[in-house]
Amino acid sequence: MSIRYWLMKSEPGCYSIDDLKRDKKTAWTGVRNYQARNFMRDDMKVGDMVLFYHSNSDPAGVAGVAKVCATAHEDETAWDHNDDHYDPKSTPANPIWVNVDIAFVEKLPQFVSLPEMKAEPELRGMMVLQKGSRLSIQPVTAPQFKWVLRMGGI
DNA sequence: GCCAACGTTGGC
DNA sequence: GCCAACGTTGGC
Repeated sequence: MSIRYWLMKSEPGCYSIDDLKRDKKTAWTGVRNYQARNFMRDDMKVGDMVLFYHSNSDPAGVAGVAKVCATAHEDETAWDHNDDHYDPKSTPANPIWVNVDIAFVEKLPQFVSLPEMKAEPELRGMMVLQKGSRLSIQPVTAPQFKWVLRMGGI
């Protein structure tokens, strides 16, 4: 099975590409959406490549590249009462939420903004460009991934 | 800060 | 199982 490509959203005020660069890698905890969880649990494999997307920022867009460095495992923040993403439905005996780990690869020489991506005919159909696209983890095709990297100066 | 789009919850 | 109400996301 060849590697897959993904887009993962993060609010830079919460966790940015610079934070990932500093940390080298991070556990992608806190996802509380079943569709996004299922992508992590069922489809994401070590070596898969990730567009690191800054959402809710000015401008929003792709800031860097990461790769999956650990497959899905139990998201322990779900049963931490003090965590923002605490979910009483999930327990160690009956875990609901999982997370992958991702590692820093590089920061794009040029940030690729959402308006720039919308203007690219090659990227038409990309999930993040669709109206109302709120999913925080999205599949990306290989050509879309490569095109965004090219736009970002790689 | 506004608001449209979406997901989830809960009454029936 | 329907659907209204609500909370959240995220672009603008």
